[in-house]
Amino acid sequence: MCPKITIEYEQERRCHILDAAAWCFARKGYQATTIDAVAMQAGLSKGAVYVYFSSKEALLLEVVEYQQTRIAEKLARVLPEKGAALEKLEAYAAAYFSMLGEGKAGECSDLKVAVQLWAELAKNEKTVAALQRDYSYWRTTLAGLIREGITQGEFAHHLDPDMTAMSLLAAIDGFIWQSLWLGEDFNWQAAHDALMALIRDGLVKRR
Amino acid sequence: MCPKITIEYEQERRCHILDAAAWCFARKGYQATTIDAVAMQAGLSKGAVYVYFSSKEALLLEVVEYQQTRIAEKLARVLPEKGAALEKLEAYAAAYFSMLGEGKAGECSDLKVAVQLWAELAKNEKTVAALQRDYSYWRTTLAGLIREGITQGEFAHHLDPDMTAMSLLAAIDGFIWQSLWLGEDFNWQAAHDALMALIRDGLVKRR
Amino acid sequence: MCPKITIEYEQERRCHILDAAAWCFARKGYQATTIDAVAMQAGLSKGAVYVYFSSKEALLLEVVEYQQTRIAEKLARVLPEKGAALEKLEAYAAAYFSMLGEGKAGECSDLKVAVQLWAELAKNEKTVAALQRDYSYWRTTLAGLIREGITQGEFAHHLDPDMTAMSLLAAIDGFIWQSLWLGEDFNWQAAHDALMALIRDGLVKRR
Amino acid sequence: MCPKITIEYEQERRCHILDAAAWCFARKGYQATTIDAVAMQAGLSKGAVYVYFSSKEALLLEVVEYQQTRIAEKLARVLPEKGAALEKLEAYAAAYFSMLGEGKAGECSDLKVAVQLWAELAKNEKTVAALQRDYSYWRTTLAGLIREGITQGEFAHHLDPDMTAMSLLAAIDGFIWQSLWLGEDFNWQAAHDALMALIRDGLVKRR
DNA sequence: GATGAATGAGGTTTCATTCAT
DNA sequence: GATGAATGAAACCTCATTCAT
Repeated sequence: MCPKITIEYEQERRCHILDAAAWCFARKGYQATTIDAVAMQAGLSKGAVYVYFSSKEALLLEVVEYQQTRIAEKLARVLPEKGAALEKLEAYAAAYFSMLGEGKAGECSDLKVAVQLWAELAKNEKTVAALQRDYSYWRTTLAGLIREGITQGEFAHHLDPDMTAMSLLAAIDGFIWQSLWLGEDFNWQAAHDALMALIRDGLVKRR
Repeated sequence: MCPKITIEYEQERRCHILDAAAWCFARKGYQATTIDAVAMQAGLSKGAVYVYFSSKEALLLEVVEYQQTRIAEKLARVLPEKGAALEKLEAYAAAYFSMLGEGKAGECSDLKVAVQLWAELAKNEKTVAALQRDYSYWRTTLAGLIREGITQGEFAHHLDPDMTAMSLLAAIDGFIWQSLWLGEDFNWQAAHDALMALIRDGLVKRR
Repeated sequence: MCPKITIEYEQERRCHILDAAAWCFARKGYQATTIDAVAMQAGLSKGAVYVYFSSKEALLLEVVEYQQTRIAEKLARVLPEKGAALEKLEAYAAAYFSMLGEGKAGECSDLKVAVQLWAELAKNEKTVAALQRDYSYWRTTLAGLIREGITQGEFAHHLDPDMTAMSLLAAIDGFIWQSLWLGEDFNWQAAHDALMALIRDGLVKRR
Repeated sequence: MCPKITIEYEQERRCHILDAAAWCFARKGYQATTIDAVAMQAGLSKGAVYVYFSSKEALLLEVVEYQQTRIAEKLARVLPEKGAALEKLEAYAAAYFSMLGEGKAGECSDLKVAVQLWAELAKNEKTVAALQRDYSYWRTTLAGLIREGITQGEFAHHLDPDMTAMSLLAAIDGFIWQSLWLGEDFNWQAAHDALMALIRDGLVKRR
């Protein structure tokens, strides 16, 4: 009586399409990606996409969420550590930059996918909310680390933990854009080193 | 016998349309902006836009150039100074952040317009080249300042001037995005302060 | 699971649209025919036309090919004969003129459709090539017949078979135009008779 | 009180524009020719064309009339002769074919201009009327010649003078098309010779 | 008369979405 | 569930025509 497809099967299908969509969005952007292209990339027909997603916009929303979840999971695996705040921060940064640099120069890693969609997301209430939530999560996490460092006398007490965390996130986002424009000329390792050097000790020479 | 319009009038018209286009692009993005919308914003008919610009893409290219020129002009007026490298850098940053924060919270300043177009520009060879040139200019300028500071013993000699300059530019670009998403919640003054504090002395407490 | 349409069905659809397009082109010409008009004539929506033909020009190309094929098929059925060259030529001509005259006076037979498109085709490299091939085929066929007649002592030996063939084809094309302009006043039977009389014996009275 | 431009000047202006229009129409066809192109070819502004012609269609109509007049004038100068009907006919044909072949292979002589417009003209009541009148004139003229030849016992009496005239006109029109398609490969002299040979004695060998 | 900026209707083409099979 | 033919709303762009100068 019930040839109902299992939930696992459905989930698998959805993820399959989401991967295809992410791949397309990253390469062409949201607007220039056609449902046909997503279907073809997924090896399905146009109609099949609509079985799992009600509209192109819904697909975008889920792609964003899916990417955020995957990135958070990847990082979560790396970070839980003990020790000095600076060491934790460095571990975080190392993980993050390693993720960013992992694809080949021209390739589109998960994070780059996300960036390609920002302009689109900024126009949509729902996606802006999702981005705000995501940003809020990372800001809180980083700010917590910084606050911990200040409390322990490791970091300068004049720092504003929240805005400092925002500054770090901003720098990373900016690097992602730079990597998109400069292509092969962008050196993630150098970017990582320069940012960490700056963060650790600042510009001004210590006496 | 000769109602041939003056070149000044034509330039004025072009700028008028460019302003309208920038306004639309900033709000809706390039793809979602229709020529009709630009024309309406400029108080003209669709056809009139095509008298001055040969295509939608040509309009985009000129908007980008126009914005870059205006921003560069604004900054050029502020910066030529003498004194310590840090002071110069601070002057630059102050000018830049002031420009960024000047529009009302929800408004679209020139820079925000530019950011809205990044995703589009990243897909177009010509615009990528324009962006690279622009980036190159700012990187060179900032890196020069940093190098000067190092030479004069003011900045730490272990810094890589170029990549450090890139980090600063990245942070600013990242802030612009944050301001788009967070809207009124984003505080440019706080961002400015936090970034400068971070840059000056870094995270690690000085003994 | 598989509503994939059969190839036969697709061919039928294509022909259906080609017929509609030929009908429109014949009446209005290529330029003045809108895709909407073709779609309406075919009882479809504008979009459906683009499912089968990639552009208006592609549609034109296929219409021409389709018409040429149909005409050639019609004639091929009539002509293979034995006997005197003049008889063969007369059979050809009879078949051709009968085709030309078959539609009602105001109607557009296949050939008239083709003529309507000539001015358009003359501007397009690909279609010019197609026309040249078509012309070449008929010239070769007719010239062969004439050469045969000369060899057998039936036709005058001072004739240039190729150019004489071209003259006959020219006369027929010219008649097609005349029929378009003169409408009901044009009498295909009379045209046929006059041309054959002229061809057979020329103007000059035989002694 | 009267800076009114002389009628001569106006006529000159009109002809100047008509020449420019004919040139454009011949090269691009009516539909693909823009008023701008005509104006540019005439060295005037778009608006100036509208001073002398009320619309693009009016321009077309006058171009056709202008061409017809010029062709008729050219021929009228050549033909008034005395002598045998065949000689007169040959004189006519020689003049006509010489006109047709005069431009360089790729060039557009007056007649070719006209042909380019036929498809357009066939759709317009007024122009169809003009064409019918023109055709009627030539048919009458030629038919008169043929009738004269018959009466004088020079031409075969079984010929239908009117339809025979139509056949000759048709052949010439057909040659014009052939020359458009075949370009440099078309040989007007050979066409002339072949047609005259055919007309004179027909295909069938005389004993 | 002459100019050319401005208009806006209309054409081709794309593509998200629907639905019969 | 899956398919892809069909739809039709828009989008970009062209160009005949008008009209203030």
